[in-house]
Amino acid sequence: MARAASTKGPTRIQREKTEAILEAALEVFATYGFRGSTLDQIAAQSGISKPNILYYFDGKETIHAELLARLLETWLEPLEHMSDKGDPVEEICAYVARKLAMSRDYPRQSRLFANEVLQGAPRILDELAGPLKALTDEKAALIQGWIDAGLIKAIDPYHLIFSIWSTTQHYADFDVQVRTVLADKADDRFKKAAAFLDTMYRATLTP
Amino acid sequence: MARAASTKGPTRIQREKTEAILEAALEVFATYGFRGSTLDQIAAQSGISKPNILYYFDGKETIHAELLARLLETWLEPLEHMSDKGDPVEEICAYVARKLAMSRDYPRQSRLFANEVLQGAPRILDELAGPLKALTDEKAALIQGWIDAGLIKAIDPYHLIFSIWSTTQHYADFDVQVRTVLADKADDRFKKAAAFLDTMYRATLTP
DNA sequence: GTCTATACTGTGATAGAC
DNA sequence: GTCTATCACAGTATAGAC
Repeated sequence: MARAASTKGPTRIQREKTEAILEAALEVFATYGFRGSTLDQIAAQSGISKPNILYYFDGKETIHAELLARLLETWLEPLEHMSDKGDPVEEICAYVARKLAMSRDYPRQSRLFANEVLQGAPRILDELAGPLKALTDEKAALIQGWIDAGLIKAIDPYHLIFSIWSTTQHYADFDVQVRTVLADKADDRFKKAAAFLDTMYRATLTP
Repeated sequence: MARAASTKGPTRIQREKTEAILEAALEVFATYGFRGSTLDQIAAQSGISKPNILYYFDGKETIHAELLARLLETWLEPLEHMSDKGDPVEEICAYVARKLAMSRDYPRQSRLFANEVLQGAPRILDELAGPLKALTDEKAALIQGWIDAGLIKAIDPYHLIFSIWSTTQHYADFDVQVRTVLADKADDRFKKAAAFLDTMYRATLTP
């Protein structure tokens, strides 16, 4: 099989085709979810024939799994960067800004994740219960420490994190709605959102 | 056709079957989205045979449309209730509480809506551009009036509304994730969420 | 009026021949 | 690598039983 690399590693063609397939699959899966997506769509989107896609990947499920695996690598990164080194309010606001930037720059990844969780997370539940929960617990404890030290106001750390996830991802997942409601004022929505969220979280956190 | 009611209106059986189909369809569509759902699933979920379902509804699309129409009736109601009669901060916090209660009591409706918007809102875009935008514009103007009168802090009314939508709906749409992360602490998540959101929006709005 | 049986048609995923 | 066959299943239509 093609993906079982020889000692020389994957060829240029293998890499290019694999990436093209994953790129197209991200587009399709992010829009229609796993069950609503078809290999035909991925074939049309990528310009690679359906049998040829199956030459590189074992099947629809495998492509989806590969996308989710890559997603989670980068998905947790912004939260991981929140550290106990700097000022608490600045650390949290910087996290908000990074997360919002991800919604702006990688909206398809956000929708892929949203589709998966919305549909019950059948193919990603282990990742939520493992790495995601562990990281959230760790950062919630960090926030609780700041509260105990009187550095930020006393709020529930978990629900603070949930609110950051929801408010920032909203601009990717519900982009159609946001743009429709804002209409002609939609162009600078990410700039306006950044300003609003910064204001809100500073007001919420500053003691 | 069955749904063209006679002068006596729909029979008891017609009403019961129609409701049973819609109830099952809500469950299925909310979980898998439109394209990911099948009539077979709705048939299995409702215990009504596929041909019998098609006796009551013209097709898959018609069932979905009926659900969306019913959804939008109740979906905008909490925001409509926000009025200029009471104290601004209380009005907005009451809206947040009502919206969160809807996520708790009608999570499937929230997911149905989320699936539709996430996938580009192809069957609901007119409703977003029409009634939803009109209502949002109206309430944003109301909030702006409060700001101009110095009754609440100066924030962007639209992005305030977006944040309320996202934070409250998060508890329905991402329920699996919320419960997984909270694990054994998940039972009182709506109570804790209500307290957190009330705190956050009071801090954000109170001048 | 209500419901079932059955069949038709298109499409999707996959396997194997070339 | 491509092309074609296969097999399952989805959505729909119709005939007719109750």
